[in-house]
Amino acid sequence: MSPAARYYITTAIAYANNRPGLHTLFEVIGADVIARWHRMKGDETRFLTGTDEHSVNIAQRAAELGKEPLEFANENVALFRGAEDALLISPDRFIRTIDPDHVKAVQEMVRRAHANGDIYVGTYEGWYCPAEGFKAPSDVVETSGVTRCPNHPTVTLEWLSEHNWFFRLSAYQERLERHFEEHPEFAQPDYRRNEMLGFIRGGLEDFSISRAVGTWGIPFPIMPDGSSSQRADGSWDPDAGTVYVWYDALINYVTGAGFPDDPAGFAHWWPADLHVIGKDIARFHTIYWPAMLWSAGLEAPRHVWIHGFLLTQGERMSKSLGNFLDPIDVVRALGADGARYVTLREVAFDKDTEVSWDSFVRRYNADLANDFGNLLNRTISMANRYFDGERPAVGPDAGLARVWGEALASYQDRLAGCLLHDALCALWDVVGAANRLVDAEQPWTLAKAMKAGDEAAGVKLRAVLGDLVEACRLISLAVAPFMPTAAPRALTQLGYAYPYGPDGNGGPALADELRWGAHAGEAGRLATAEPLFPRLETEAATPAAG
RNA sequence: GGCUGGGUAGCUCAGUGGCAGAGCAAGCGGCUCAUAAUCGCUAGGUCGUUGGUUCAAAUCCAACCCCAGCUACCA
Repeated sequence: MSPAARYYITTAIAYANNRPGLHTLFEVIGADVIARWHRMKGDETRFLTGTDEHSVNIAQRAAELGKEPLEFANENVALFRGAEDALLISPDRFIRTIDPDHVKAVQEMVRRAHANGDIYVGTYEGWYCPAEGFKAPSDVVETSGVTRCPNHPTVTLEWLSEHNWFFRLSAYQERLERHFEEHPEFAQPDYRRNEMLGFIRGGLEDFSISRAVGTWGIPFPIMPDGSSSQRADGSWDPDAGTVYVWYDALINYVTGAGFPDDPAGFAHWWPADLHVIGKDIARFHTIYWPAMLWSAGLEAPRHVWIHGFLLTQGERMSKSLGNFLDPIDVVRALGADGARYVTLREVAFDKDTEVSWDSFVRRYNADLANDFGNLLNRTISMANRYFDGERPAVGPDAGLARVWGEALASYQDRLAGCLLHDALCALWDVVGAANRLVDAEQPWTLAKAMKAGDEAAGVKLRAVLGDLVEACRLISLAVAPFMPTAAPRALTQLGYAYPYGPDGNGGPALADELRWGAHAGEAGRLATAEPLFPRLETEAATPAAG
């Protein structure tokens, strides 16, 4: 836990074929929180997220719309970036698989695998949809003995075989098994790790990494005879084909660290500390990816965290089912801070969770408007009224301070363990304790006694409100990774300068700021109380139709 | 089919041998600083089913019924 630690965190790159739903951005919000937490702690932090833009599917969809693939991808990427901006996502780089340095990184990874003897030309067989491309067995449907593509039911599928490059995953079975055993923290949560380990033990087959058809992809850099596919004029021989799926998408993580043209940067940032991904791509990240890295002489990432999905009425949220929440709607209703908080408080970060618009509004009102927002508001209002805006200092009673200490320890542990929903739960114990303290001490009663000349009541009142102000300061700061604009607004109302930048960089070490009474000796003036989280009427908060 | 996780209050979920819990929603009361907020109290469950082990089972064992995941090339 050195204060100058570096922390490199990534999300999966999103397939840029449509506008994003909240279920897609869920992991980006979570990773953003973890990144901000590390920035505020003082770690040198790099947060990478972006989009996956190659594939015949994208080219096909673009063609249907009468567009070039790049034009289509640009439009969708703009939708992703717009939604991420609305959610205050703070990537240090937004990577696209069309970025020139990514193309170079992919080709270099292929060359290294080739130099290491890990790729070879083999035969790939499968169903081929003339309108779309190769289809996986799980992506075709068989009706009365005829196999069809669900996207193009009138098109006759062909059984094709083509010569493709294969990656020798089978050569890495023992090493992968050993890696899982020696590093149980590598793939988490445990039940996901066990699934992956079971898969490895069941035997690993090689997988194809190139496609002969399709031009919307990264040129494969090697000809079947092993020579370079780059021609004298710098262009690539189309006969070499394109890089297929995982040898394109996964490599964004090393591109984003500086591979291969920035060796110093890459040495600094790699291996990544954490890949945050969904359960659907766990195998590719925890099995394919380490083997690909080892083949290139690189280290595996330190941790892969596998999260679950958002469900509505038992079904996975998805764009094809049309049962997804639009992140823009959620931000419009709850605000960016509210959308982030509610999403990560309602949805467990380690498993599937049932969600609904009503549950989001209920959670917003209960936790933010009623509990936390009202605590801030009543605290600031009373302190202003009873002490003419002078900020009271913490008192000698350690009651709330002790609650704070326990909650903070729990909060930190759960954040470190990627249990973001439980982390917030720990913090809200302090909100509850502070609200109960108000009722127990009845500051308004003390204020009347003080006005009547009771000096002891005045001292007590100052201490109680000082403790409440301090609890508000600490909770606001600690929750800042989740609610990055509410935190500075709260601190301003409490009469403190907010020392961190918009992305969480630049301030003092958070551990120092989160000590109870860290600013006890400093005078300050409270600002006028203004509700941070206006209460929502359920009817008024319905998302726009469509 | 095999393996894994789950089935507990109206809802979302904790709880791995010792008197069934939390939050939200509901009802009642208190308070008045506050965003019709807050604080307290109450109600609400055959712990999927059936057997078994045990002084004692939500918890351990067996069988069965549901739901979800994994069981290789979709981003």
